[in-house]
Amino acid sequence: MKRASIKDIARIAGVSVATVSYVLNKKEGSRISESTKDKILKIAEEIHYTPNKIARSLKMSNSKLIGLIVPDISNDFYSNIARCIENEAMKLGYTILIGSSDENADKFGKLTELFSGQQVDGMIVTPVTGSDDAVKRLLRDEYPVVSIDYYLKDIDLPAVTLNNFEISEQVFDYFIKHDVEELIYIGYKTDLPHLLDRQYGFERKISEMGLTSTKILVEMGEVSDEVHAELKKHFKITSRKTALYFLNNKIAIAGLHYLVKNKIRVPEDVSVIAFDGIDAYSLFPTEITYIRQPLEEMAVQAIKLLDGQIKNFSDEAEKAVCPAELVIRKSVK
Amino acid sequence: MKRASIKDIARIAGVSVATVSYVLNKKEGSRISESTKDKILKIAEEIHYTPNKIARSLKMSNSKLIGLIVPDISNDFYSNIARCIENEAMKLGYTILIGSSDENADKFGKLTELFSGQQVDGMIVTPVTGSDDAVKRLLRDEYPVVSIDYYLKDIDLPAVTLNNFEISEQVFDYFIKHDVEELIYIGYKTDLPHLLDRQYGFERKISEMGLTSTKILVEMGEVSDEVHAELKKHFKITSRKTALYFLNNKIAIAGLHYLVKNKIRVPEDVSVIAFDGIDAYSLFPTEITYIRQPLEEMAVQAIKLLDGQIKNFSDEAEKAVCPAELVIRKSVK
DNA sequence: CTGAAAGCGCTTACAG
DNA sequence: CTGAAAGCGCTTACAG
Repeated sequence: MKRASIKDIARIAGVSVATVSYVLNKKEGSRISESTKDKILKIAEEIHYTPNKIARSLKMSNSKLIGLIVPDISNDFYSNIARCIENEAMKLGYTILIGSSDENADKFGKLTELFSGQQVDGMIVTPVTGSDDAVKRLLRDEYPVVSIDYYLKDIDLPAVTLNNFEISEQVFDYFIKHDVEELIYIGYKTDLPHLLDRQYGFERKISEMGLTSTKILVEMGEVSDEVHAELKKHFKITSRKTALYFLNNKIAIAGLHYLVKNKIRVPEDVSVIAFDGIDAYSLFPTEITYIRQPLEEMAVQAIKLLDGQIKNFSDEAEKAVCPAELVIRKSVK
Repeated sequence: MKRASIKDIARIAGVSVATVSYVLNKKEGSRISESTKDKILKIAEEIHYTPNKIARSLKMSNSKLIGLIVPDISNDFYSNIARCIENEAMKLGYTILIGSSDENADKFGKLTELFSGQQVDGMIVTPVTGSDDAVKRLLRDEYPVVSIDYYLKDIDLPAVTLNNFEISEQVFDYFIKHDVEELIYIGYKTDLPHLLDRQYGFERKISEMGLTSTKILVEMGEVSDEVHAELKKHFKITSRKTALYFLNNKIAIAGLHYLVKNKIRVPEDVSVIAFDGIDAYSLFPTEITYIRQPLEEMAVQAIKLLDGQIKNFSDEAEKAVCPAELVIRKSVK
């Protein structure tokens, strides 16, 4: 894999590398004669020249690379958001490096080091529990970072978040409007602020209204078995109107699987609202009422904030709060 | 974002950059005194030195970057395989660049140029229809490339594929064993060899046995509406035992959605086998019998072939055929 | 045991 | 209109 360089072109054309560089970069300022320009371009074409961006990066100290760290790229939600970020990044000439942290602070730290070693111009990250130190290191070196979806309680970072608290309140209000008498919230045992916001938005309303409610919290990871076991324990079909609220797509899939497996009818036997609109919901017998996250907008904002930081680093941590939307379908009676 | 360099360490330690480089790279050969070694390491730590891989890449002419081009990273199948590839790549010290081609030869070509410009050490690609020229360009420059899932009919490339033809034959045999009288195959209008293999494996058996069969072919892209319309046209519940075979996860989701929406029972009214085992299937009222692709194995093989090509480029296009597995559940009666 | 020097492939201010 | 030269941050063969 030997590739042509600017030097090869210069040699063949009988000009200096500087001239070649000017021509290839189409600089307006430097006036090169049309004839040499043509000659250079033709030779470049002939010997299949492609610029070495590594060399360019070294000289220019920018790589046009962006690191994206998500919990798990195989998760539908993150692969969808990755796709949106890819689209937006390409528009600005950036290429995406991807890494999955598995919610593990160690892996997260390794990934930030790997990416900063690769000289990415900036990173879009979902900072997991315990990742404060890794993020601080980045900030200390004035590394452009923006968090997305996740955010950190104790570190002020440019961030793209959802209106988690408010959307949970809306879900609650919607249930109440439908005279739900008992609520089961199914979420994670976690310290992650964005997930706690979803929980708190709900809980505050519950305590205000004095409603019966159960909170099921499972360990992050392979949630399926635990969700099934907990639902079996806490959910019975009764004459009281009961509703389930699933914290995210992973829990929703586990929960809906439990319902369909046990032939529990939605919304006849129980009402349901789930976070995230994923294709999978379409295979469930009832159209699920869900919370849509505006992925495209989140991606646009993340790239905008990051690009801003790359071009002009600032300590002021700008925030973009994107509004989720409750998409009404047929799973609440 | 000013970062410490080897030069800074050298200056502070009062040694040459060569010495610093030797220490940092822990070369056994060159014996540096313990005292300077310690000094250098301590300073590196203190000033938060991280090696600049861009500079290293330029000198070493390798980047430890691998480009991954898939049709769409937001598709469940590809995000799952991307995750497996990420895992395997990391083990060998590679980082992954990701791009989505949207089945578009132009985008595919742009991505290969982008990635080769970024000096990736090699690429794992799904070569779409019309991408022959782009792939040839890569090969001409002796660029390490391996195809995965997709493959090209007219270009001999190291490739990781599925036993597409054979697994379709197995599906057919399984249907026959269950006395299915009518078959509906739902696939794409496409030239993609790996998808045609799935189709042909099926068709050969059909012509051998002289069975009634319908072939529904939809345009690639947003398949949902077309799949629904075609199923409506070609599928009626009758006394004959009918079976559906879905070419991939996207078509399966559209098809299963149609069934659940129209309250068509599986397997009472119709039998079903779908390609790819995705989480979404668990929300369908019946456990779907599906074809499992061995993603981990495919990823392992792809990285192995690619790493081999990177270390020692060869024109012999090695192949790895990974066996799919028919996972029997309850959607065939 | 350690350093001076060349070079990877570019860009760009400066000189002519 | 064009070129010589410095330099980005590394590695490594060579010399001492």
